Amino acid sequence: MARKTGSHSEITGPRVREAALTLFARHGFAAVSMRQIAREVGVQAGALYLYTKDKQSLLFDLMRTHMDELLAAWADEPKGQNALEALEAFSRFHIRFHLERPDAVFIAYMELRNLTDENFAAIEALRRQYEGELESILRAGQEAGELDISDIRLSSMAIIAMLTGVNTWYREGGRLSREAVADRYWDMVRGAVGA
Amino acid sequence: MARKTGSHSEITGPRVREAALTLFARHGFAAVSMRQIAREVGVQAGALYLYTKDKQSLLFDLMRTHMDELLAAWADEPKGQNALEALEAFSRFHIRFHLERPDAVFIAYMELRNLTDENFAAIEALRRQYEGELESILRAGQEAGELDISDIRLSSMAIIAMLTGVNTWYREGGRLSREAVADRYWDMVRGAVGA
DNA sequence: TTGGTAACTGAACAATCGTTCATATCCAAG
DNA sequence: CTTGGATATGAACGATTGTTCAGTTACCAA
Repeated sequence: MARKTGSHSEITGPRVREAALTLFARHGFAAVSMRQIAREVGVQAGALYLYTKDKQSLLFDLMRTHMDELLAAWADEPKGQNALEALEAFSRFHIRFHLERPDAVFIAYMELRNLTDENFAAIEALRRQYEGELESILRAGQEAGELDISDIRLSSMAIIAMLTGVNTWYREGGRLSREAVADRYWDMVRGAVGA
Repeated sequence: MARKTGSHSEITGPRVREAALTLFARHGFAAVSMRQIAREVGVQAGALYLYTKDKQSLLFDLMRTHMDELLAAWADEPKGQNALEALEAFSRFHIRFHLERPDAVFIAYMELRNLTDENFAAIEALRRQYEGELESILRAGQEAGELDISDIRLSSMAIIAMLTGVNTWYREGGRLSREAVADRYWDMVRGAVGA
């Protein structure tokens, strides 16, 4: 047996990435076999290689796509009139974007060590670029006297860690809505930068 | 051939755990084989089973030991005279303790999904206990009017995520000493709780 | 109706996995 | 000097791993 009905290439490709995303997030890259992914898609393991060069490329594609989308989405986001408004925009954007794709976020943070050196460098560069966006806001706010920050790099890392941490405990349908969570985190971020 | 010289049990046991700790942190639990651990220790794979029931128990032991040490160390820590001082003590303690054992921290956060359900529940309970320590401080501070917090659980998670984040970027011999880092993070924590 | 090709199967490859076990060696105690 | 337990080897187990590939099918265009 082979192809059952119709042209499947444009359907199977995305389904492979979806299955890999879910399974990698749930069990970890190293613990998931190509056969498990294939079973999830409803296909034999060999067919996966029509859509990815190898397992490593599958992981890298997921991570690079995630980072590209992150940077593109932030670029499209309205930044407000000053540094404080930009920081609020960043905080709310970060929480919203990350809560919308918990699996991709999980993978992007947990599977860095399973990338080859070359692929790791590429993802790391994108991450630094995103961190740079926040650093720019903090620097502008400091120069304008809007914020009180003793170390920009350090504050940037602290804020990102705090905001990303939402993903570890937030559950849909829980006690607080996403907006309520974002409100409270923005309060804390503002306090942390002395504004 | 078997044992070369002397009694090794009290030496090999810890060495197995050390090797597992390092390798699990570097490559991930699922990506490390028992043979790799054995090679690091300088022993054949079969000998590992004199010191651990199986691979899963090895992981669980590392994580439970880490959590036990964390809780014991915090219990021994001076807490100050009021909630604000206790929060400062907690912040500085958390950074110090975590920076001293980056491998164990990494494993405790990354390998939860590789635990059996039973083992996961045990580790999770210890983690909740630690989070409860911080929540108690925040609640006391709120009741005493020392702190301005809108949601204790949420603030607790935010603070812990922020503090633990230090481990992702701090490098020994870098721009800032541990004390300088702790000073700045304490400033941010204090701002985040409105004090 | 035919031919070509995209999509897929199913078997096969060598390598590696966690774990067990019979065997060997060493040390301390009787 | 003998014995027994602790410590380790090294081979073996079946299962599974990522990946390749020759063959098979289903569809579309001519």
